[in-house]
Amino acid sequence: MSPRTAKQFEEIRNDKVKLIMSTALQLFANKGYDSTSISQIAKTAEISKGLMYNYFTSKEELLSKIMMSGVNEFMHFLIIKDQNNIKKEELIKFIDGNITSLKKNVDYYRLYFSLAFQPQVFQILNKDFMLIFEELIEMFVKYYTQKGEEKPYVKARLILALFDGVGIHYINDIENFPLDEIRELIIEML
Amino acid sequence: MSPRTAKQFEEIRNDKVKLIMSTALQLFANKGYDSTSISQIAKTAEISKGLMYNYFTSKEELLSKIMMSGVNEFMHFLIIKDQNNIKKEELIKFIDGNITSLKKNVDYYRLYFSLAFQPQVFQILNKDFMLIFEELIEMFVKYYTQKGEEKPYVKARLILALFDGVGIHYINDIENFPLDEIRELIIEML
Amino acid sequence: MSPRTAKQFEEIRNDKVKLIMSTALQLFANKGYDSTSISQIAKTAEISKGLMYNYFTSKEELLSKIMMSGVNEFMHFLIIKDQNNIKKEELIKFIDGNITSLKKNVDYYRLYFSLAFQPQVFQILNKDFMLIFEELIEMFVKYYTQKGEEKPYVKARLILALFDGVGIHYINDIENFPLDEIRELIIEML
Amino acid sequence: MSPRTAKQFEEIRNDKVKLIMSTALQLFANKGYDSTSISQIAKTAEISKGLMYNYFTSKEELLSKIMMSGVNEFMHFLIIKDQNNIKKEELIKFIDGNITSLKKNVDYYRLYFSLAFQPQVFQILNKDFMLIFEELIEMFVKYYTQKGEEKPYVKARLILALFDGVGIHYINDIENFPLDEIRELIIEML
DNA sequence: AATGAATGAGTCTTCATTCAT
DNA sequence: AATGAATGAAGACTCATTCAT
Repeated sequence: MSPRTAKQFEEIRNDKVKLIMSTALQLFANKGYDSTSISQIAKTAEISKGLMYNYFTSKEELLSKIMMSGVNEFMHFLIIKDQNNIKKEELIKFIDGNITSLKKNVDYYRLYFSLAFQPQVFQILNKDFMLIFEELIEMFVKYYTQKGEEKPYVKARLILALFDGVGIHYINDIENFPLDEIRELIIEML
Repeated sequence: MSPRTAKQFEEIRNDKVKLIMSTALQLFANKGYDSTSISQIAKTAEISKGLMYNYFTSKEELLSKIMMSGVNEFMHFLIIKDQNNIKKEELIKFIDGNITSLKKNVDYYRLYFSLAFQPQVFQILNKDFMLIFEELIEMFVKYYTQKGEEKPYVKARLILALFDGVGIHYINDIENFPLDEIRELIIEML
Repeated sequence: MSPRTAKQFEEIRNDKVKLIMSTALQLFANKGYDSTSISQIAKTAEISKGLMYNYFTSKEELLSKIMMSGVNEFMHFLIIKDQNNIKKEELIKFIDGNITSLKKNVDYYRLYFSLAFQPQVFQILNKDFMLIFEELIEMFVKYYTQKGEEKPYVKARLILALFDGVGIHYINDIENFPLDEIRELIIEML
Repeated sequence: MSPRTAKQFEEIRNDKVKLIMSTALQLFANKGYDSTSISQIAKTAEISKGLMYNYFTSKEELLSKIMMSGVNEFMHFLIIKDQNNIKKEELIKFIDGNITSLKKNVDYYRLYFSLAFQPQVFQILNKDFMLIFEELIEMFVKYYTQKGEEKPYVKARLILALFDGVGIHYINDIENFPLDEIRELIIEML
């Protein structure tokens, strides 16, 4: 048995990390962060408890890494060519990107929303999400200003509140929530 | 030296129940349900751990009683004289009532939103809140139908999602969130 | 309302004491001593917890008083006119008395047997029951000696063991256990 | 530095399970099931409280496993070649086996007898012991029938009651109880 | 004599984390 | 890299007992 190469080790590491994270995400999302034990994650992922601590220093770090791995997705779809001339199409792309992402990553969003209201836990992630949120507000304020809206800040906060509301209602009632038709209404509101 | 009267006992009990419930609400809302221990509640309320169990059979029941005590407030402001002719003013009253309630009972709403995404915990309350939610959808569908909207169900779900989104954003950023001005925009959307 | 006479008070005391003891006996016997709480006894007897402590200084004392109230019954039926000439009829009377008592006081015997094997608890009562037991052995040894049995001590221990065995089996299977027919066999063994 | 093999782990587990069970048996038997706390067991066995729960899901399961581990011993000594011709020697072997077992496993029997009268607790084990008991009755009925006894069922119930009575008296007075001589008397009764 | 609110020590149990191998 | 036995702090809950009225 020849010794594994550094690359092979790297791959194993990556595979295990991914396995642990996806397993944990699924459990955290559906049973709650507090109600999911490390034992359960290990059992579900078919690894030992100890191994988890090889890759993550704590349960909190595991959560944090999971959330961070998706945090950039939010902004990924926001491509503004000219900040001084934000196009409606650009926003539509952003919205559509997020809707697609929402549909594909239900567990992730479920976890996100569940954490957003557990102050004790959310502080772990707070800062990064805060920054994104502020960036988004700023952008929408600009957009509505450029469009000549009377109260661009109010409009911006409304639309962002709506995004979260829609996300939450979709997550909680995937089968019935008319996400695509609501997309139309949102776009009309831009 | 005569024993206390039944009335005196009841008064004591009522006071303690209120004390425990308000203390627990505040802690649950701000630290999370799971992260708040009975010990903490007792210490904060300056009573013994055991006493809580004189009034509530479990931590779950305490939570349930707290949530139920406010559940009716939601519908309290919804007074529709004629279901076949829902007036915009009636809906405005409903919205205003809820906004006032939101401002006054921040902790309650914070707890409510935090629970709505902890599947394990929310099942305790689910049914009652589900019913209210369905009633609200139905009412808004009727309203938009009467108004001649093209897609009343979609509109109804949009507006209810918006309500939650607004509630959440207000709760999480009370100082900056322009609640009153957003009220105006919502009313325009009716 | 004229003040109650000393006698009336005495009666109340007696009534309450009896009520508490009989309630506790029934619960102890059927749910176990450890598994029966003072609260339960008070609720079942429809008195307050505090009142119990007016009459009994502790749960242990309550148990002790209950057991002691019946301890003499055992010996009650043992009337030996002449210790130097113990008659078979006298023993039969003793056995019959105890069988009658067993049938009438199932709960008491059930409790007795349940305690006899909880060392921690039984020590409370041990001494009194020990004395009775030793007296019984002595008496049967005498009897069998007078009858000319070869090993009177062994025979005595056998018969007393049998008594307990029969009591236990009867208690645990009242409907099927052929107590009266077994009485015949026991008498034959004397 | 390689991880322990599965076999090594199993050995460790087996040792610990035995240690916990024997420690618990000794404490349950001598202090009573209810009066023995998990803490005490852990302290006596010199392990941590938590470890017990690695091997047993609850205190009840621990008890159950302890009792079940001995339940078969009872029947182990009962070897009947021909059910239609039960030999006295076969029964003597059974009795002697149980006497030996009784002498060797005093704690086990003490626990057994203590549980048999704690209704709340005994239900955990009831069924298995019930079956054995019924089997024994049946067998003795057959035996006495074959012997031409007039009332085989009564005789069977008497002898089984006697067994328990003897067990109990021996357990409670090991030093003085003339077990071996009583064995002779029992055999005469067959 | 009587009430039941109040206490707090103690119970079983869970679980993140450590560590020897 | 990998295992899972072991720990112990902390949690929810129970209950005998006390005490002001």
